Amino acid sequence: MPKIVDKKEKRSRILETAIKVFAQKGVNNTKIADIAQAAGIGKGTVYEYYHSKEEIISDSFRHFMESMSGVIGRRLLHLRDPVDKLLAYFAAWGEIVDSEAMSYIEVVLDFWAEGLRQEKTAMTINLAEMYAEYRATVKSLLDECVSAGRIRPVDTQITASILLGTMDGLLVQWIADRDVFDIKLAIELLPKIFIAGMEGHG
Amino acid sequence: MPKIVDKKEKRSRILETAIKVFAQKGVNNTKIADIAQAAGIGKGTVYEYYHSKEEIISDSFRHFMESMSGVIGRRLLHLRDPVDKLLAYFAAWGEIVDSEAMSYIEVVLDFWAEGLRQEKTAMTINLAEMYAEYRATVKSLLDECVSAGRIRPVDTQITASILLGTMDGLLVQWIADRDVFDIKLAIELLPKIFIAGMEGHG
Amino acid sequence: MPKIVDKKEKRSRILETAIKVFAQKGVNNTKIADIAQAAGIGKGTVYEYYHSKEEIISDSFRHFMESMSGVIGRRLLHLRDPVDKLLAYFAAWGEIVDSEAMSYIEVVLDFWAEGLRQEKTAMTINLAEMYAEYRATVKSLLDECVSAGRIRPVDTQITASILLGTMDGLLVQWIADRDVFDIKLAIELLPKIFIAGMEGHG
Amino acid sequence: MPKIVDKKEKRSRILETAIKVFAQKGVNNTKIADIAQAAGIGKGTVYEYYHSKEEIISDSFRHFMESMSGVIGRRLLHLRDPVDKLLAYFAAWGEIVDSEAMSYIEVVLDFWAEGLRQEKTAMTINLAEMYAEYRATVKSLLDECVSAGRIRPVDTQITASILLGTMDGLLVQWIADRDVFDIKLAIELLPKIFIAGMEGHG
DNA sequence: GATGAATGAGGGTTCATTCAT
DNA sequence: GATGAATGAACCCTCATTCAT
Repeated sequence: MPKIVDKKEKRSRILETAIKVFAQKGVNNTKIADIAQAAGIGKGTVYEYYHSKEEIISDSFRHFMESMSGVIGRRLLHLRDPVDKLLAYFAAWGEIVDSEAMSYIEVVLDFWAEGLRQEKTAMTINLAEMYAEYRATVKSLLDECVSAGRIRPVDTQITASILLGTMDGLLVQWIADRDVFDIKLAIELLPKIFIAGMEGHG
Repeated sequence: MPKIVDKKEKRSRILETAIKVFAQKGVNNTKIADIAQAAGIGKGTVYEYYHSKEEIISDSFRHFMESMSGVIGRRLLHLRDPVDKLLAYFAAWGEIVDSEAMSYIEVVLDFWAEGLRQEKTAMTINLAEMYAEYRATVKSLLDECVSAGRIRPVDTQITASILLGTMDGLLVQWIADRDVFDIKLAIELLPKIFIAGMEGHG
Repeated sequence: MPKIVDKKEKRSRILETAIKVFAQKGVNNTKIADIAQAAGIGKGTVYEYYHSKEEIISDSFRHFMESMSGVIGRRLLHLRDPVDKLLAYFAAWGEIVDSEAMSYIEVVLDFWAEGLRQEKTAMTINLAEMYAEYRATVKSLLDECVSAGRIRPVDTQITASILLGTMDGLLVQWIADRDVFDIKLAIELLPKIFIAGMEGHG
Repeated sequence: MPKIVDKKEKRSRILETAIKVFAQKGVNNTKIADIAQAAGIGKGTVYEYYHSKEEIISDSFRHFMESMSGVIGRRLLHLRDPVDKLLAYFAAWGEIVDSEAMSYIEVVLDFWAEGLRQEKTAMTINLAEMYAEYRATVKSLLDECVSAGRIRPVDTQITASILLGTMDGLLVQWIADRDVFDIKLAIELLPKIFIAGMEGHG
C-alpha cells in the first residue's frame, strides 16, 4: 500500500508557494530550491509535480489570470444594467486589490515582461491572448452601454483597451509606491471620469 | 583632453547598444558578451566603461527616461494655455510612439519588473521616483487647469496617476499585440474622454 | 515454502526484464524506473529483490554468460572427435546468433566497457574471469586436437584467444551494421580458414 | 593586446587530457570537472573550447581513429607486394599496441558501447562507418592478394570482417587481462594462421 | 510484500567578472 | 586603453535509493 497523495492538491500547493516566492524575489531570481524550501519539501519533489521551472512559471500565470477572472465574473453575474456592470467591473479591481491574490500581483509584471518577448506560438505566457480575452469582455460591456444609449457611440474596441490599460498602469504605479495615492479612492474616481467623459450625445 | 570626451562618447555608444540589445532579447536574457559584440568591442572593454551589468541596466533606464522627458518637455515649452498643455502632453506620447526611442520601449517592462523589486534605497532602477517625477509634472498641469477653471476641481494627484497609468497600460497592451488597435487613434481619443469627463462645474 | 520459490522466480523476471531494457537503452541510460515499468512492478519493489542497480548489472552479466555457456556446452556434450568439437564450438556461435539470448547481445558491449574498468577484486563484472573460463575451454579443445595430431602444435593458449577474439569482434561488427555481411556465412567460413591454417605438419 | 592563445593547440590539449581521463574512469564516469582538473584549467574553460561533453566524446573518438589510420597508413605506404601489405597491416597493430595512443584504447570500448546505440543518422560516433572504412581497406588488400593469385578466392568482404574482428576481439581480451598472453606474439601468430588458411588452390 | 512519493547528492552548462598581455 | 581567455559560483534537472503507508 503506497503512500497516497492527492497529486493535484500538492501541485496546487507548490504552485501557490511558487507564486509567493516569485512575488518576493522575482521570477528570474527565484531558484527551484527557493520554492522547494518555502514549500517545505525537497528540491527533487518539485520535479515530481512539475517538469520544469518554465512550466511552473506559465502555470502561475494561468492561475493568477483565472483568479482574476473569477473575481470579476462573480461581480458581474447578477447585474443587468450595462452601466452597473461597467461600474462593477471597475469595482472588482478594488476588491482584487484587497484580496489575497493581490499580494502576488508583483509577479504579473514579470509575466508581462516575459510575455512580451514570447513568440506568438509559444504556449507559455500569452500576453496578447490574455489582453484579447479581457478586452473582449470590456468591449461587450461597452457595446451594451452604447446600444442602451447610456454612453456615446465611442470606438468600443479602443475604449476597452483604454479602460484596461488604465487599471493596469494605475496598479503598477501604486505598487511602485503605495503611499502616493489611495488605490481604492483612485478606483472609485475612475468611472466618474470615464463614464462622465463618455456620456452625452457624442 | 580628448580622452575624456572619447570616454563619455564611448560610454554612450555602449549604452545605446545595450538598450537595443535589451529590447531585442530582454534584460535578463542579454549577456554582456551580446552587448560587446553588438557594439563591436571586446567583452572586457565594456568593463572599462561600466563596472557591472547592473550599472548598464540602471543607466539604460535613466537614459530612456531622459529621452522621454526631453520629448515631452519640448512639446510643452512654448504653450501657455493649461488645457493646451495637457493636450500636448497626450500628443507627446503619440510622437514618442513614432520616435526612434520607441523602438526600445519593450525594455520598459523589464525595467518595471526589475524596478518593482528594488529596495527603495537601491540606486539601480527607481520606479517610484520616476513616477513621482512624471506625476508631479502632470499634477501641476492639472492644477493649472483647475485654477483656470477649465476643469472640475478633481483630486489632481490621483487624476495625474490615472492619466499616466492609462498611457503606460495602453502602451503595454499595444506592444503585446500591435494589430488589435491603432495606438495613434487611441492616443487621440484619450483626451476627448478625459477632458470631457473632467469638464463641467464639478 | 512457496514464498521462497516466488522470490527466486520474481528475481529472475526482474533480471530478464532488466537485460531487455539494457539492450534497448544501454546500461548507463537505463533507469531503475525503466526496469520497474517494463516489469510491470513498482520502483520500490525492484529493491525488494535487488540491493542496487549495480547488483542487477552484475547479475545480468552472469546470467548472460551462463546462457552462452549452456548453449555451447550442450553442443559439445556428445561429441568425441576433437576437431568436431572445435567445429561445434564455432557452430554454437551460429546458434546463439539466432537464439533468444542473442537479442540481448547488445548489452555485452556495455558489459565489456564496464568490465574493463573494474578492479580485479570487484564483484560486479569480471571480464578477465569470463575470458579465462572461455579460453580454458577452447584451449583444452585445441590441446586435444594437437594431441591427436589433427593440427600443428600451435601455442594453444594464444590460439584460443585468437579464436575467441575473432568471434567477439565479428559479432560487434555485425551488430554495428547487420547488412554488411551475413553472420551465419561468416561463422561457417571461420573454421575453414582457421582449421586449414592450423593443419599440416607445422 | 589580448592574451594570444593557440585555440587549436589548446583544444588538442584538452582533448588529449580528456582521452586520458576517459581511459582511467570511463566515459560515463568522467565529469567535466575531472577533465578540467586533469588539464590544470577551470571547469568553465573547457566550455571555451568544447560546446558540450558530447562533443568532447565524439572528438575523442575521431582523434583516436585518426591516430590508428595514421599508423596503419604509414606502414603500408611503401609496400608493393599484396601479401606484404597484408602482413604490414597486422604488424601495424603490433606497433599500435606499443604506441602512446594504445594507452588510451580502453576508451574505445566505451565508444563502441555508445556507438552501437546511436541512430545511424547521429553525427557523434558512427561505429558502422568506422568499420566500413577499415573493412574497405582490408578488403582491397585481400582483393589484391586474390588477383595476384597469392591466396584462394575467398569472400574478401567477409574475410576482411573476420580479420578486423579478430584484432578487435583479441585486443579486448588482452586489455581485460594483460598477463594471460603476449599480445605481440599473438599478433605475430595471426598472419601465420590466416595466410596459411587462405593459401592454396582453394 | 508492494508501492511510489520524497529526497538530495551530483553533473552539465552558463555567464558576469577578472586580469594578464 | 583594449582585449578575450580564464574562471567558478550558481542553477536546472536527474535518478538511485529510502521509507512511510
